[in-house]
Amino acid sequence: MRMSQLFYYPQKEMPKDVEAISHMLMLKSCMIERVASGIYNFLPLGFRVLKKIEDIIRREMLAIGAQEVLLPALHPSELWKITGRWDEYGEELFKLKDRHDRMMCLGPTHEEIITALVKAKINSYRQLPFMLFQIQTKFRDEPRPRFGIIRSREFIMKDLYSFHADEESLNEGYYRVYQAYKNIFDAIGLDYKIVEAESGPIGGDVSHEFVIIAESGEDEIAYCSSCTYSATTEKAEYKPVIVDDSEDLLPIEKVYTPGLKSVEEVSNYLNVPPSKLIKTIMIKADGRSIALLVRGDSEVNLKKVEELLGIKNVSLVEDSETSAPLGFVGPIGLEGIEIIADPEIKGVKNGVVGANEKDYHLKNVNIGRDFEPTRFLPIRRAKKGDLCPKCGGELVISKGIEAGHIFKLGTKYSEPMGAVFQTATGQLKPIIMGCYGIGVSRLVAASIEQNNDKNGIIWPRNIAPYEIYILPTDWTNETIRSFSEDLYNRLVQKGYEVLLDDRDERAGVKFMDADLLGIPIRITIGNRFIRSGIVELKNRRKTDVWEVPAEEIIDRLEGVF
RNA sequence: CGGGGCGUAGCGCAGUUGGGAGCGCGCCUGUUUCGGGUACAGGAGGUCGAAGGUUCGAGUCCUUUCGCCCCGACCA
Repeated sequence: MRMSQLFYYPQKEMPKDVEAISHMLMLKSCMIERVASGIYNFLPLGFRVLKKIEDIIRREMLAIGAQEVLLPALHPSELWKITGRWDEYGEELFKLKDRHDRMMCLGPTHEEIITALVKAKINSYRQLPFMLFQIQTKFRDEPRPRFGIIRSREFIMKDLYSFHADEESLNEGYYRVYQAYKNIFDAIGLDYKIVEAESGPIGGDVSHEFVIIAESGEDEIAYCSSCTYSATTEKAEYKPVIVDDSEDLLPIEKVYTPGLKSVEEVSNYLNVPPSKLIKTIMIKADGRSIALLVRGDSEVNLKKVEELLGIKNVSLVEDSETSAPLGFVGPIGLEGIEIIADPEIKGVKNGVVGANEKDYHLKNVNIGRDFEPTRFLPIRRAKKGDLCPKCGGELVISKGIEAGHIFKLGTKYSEPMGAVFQTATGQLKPIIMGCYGIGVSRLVAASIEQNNDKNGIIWPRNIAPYEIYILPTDWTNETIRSFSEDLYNRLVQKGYEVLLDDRDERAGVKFMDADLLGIPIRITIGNRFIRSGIVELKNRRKTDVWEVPAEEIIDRLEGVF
């Protein structure tokens, strides 16, 4: 491709509200353009990257025996009503009417459509198992689109669905996809973690997220610095560490703390470290109230509470429903209420708690002497420096972008939709399903998040829009120009993807653009070539420059990638 | 959904007490420069988000509305 022909209009100035590096670089380098909130045009450079990522994904999907299909983006409401998700999915579902006033929606995911398809065609265990996938546009009316194409309302997703006669087959299929996903993320060259995750609105039992480590991520994950343990912070476990303050127990004291509710406020006012405060959080679950106690420097993890207590629909208690105003609730004098405490509070001596009275806290409170929790359970959110539950190593907390998510759905969709098959013994059973997604467009941005410097993008070769950037410093010079043209033709002939900067621009402009675009290899043809037939070879990722006799360039190329 | 902010040229922005629509980038023309976003000169380009109102007069004040962005939406 010749730069003079490329649809490429780099921008110097960026809106100040562009936050993610990837978003900024994609706009700057003319890869995408915003159409409306959370809606983007993919321009030639961005689209080439997208296609390369698609190709990698497609190759791996085909390799595990999945077959590619294309399902509609426009769905009739009926299917969504059968599974109940017409209402459950909520405002994120784009709903519309056709000319006959029939309700439709734009597909945010395709379980309903694919299950209906499978129901129509599959009757026997002999037809199982199999896998179908598609790469297609999804629509989700996100409450807050953000970070360019990282969280947009219309995006490209690869979704794969697997269909099985029994659990064993599902497990086998799940494992195969898991491996294929590893291949994909490796091929794209990403730093990622695989974590056990919540299954969310898609549902099902087991699920793993493929999370790309990046500052602009919206997920928080915890992983061990010495073993392979990793999980979302909601799921992450930790070894509680009981640090005994080993102080003499002091008599309890009521202190006036007007309007001071937060740990920070109380801790500053009383000049006591947050770790000496015991937070009391009131929750409701299945109609009963429960008090949760954690150290002031920790946060309660409600998902953990649900899991450990085996209850659902846990919610925080509203101000009006408690005996004491929120912010002043404490464990002492809570009659008839179950108290669940994190084991780490056992070590707190002479702690501070709410007094169950507006504007008062209690000092020098001691567990065992002044109150006794009903049970001790590790109910707080994992945090930096926690000990790994598997090996005792230190946990690291990182932000990340969810780029892949795989689920064992079981019969969540096949059962309500009646997608059944006949077993060898003649029984009818719902088909067991798995579903597996990758945010394809999101991966473009995620890769940039991990591969950039102050001058621009640094593409891994596998997904770079072009592999080689030929930079003639002076296009009006006949010697430089004819050599560049010739080199360009030879490289293209050999199958390389090449950008030839044939613009009549100053060298500086071309160097800036070459760096911004992040093409892996740059070949500079300038004064050195005119004087002594030397051209420069440079890898975008490295600072070294190889000076190579012009006739050797092609042979030397592969060594520089 | 709650809170805050912003809509003025393709992009980024300024516009004071109500009276002339401006600056930078980009774009066009010319000269100049030529290995890290050259310099200079000239030029094209805007129903000031929209509707209504106040006023002799509105980018500016009032009302309504649309769009966009940020923060929060579990930790007392």
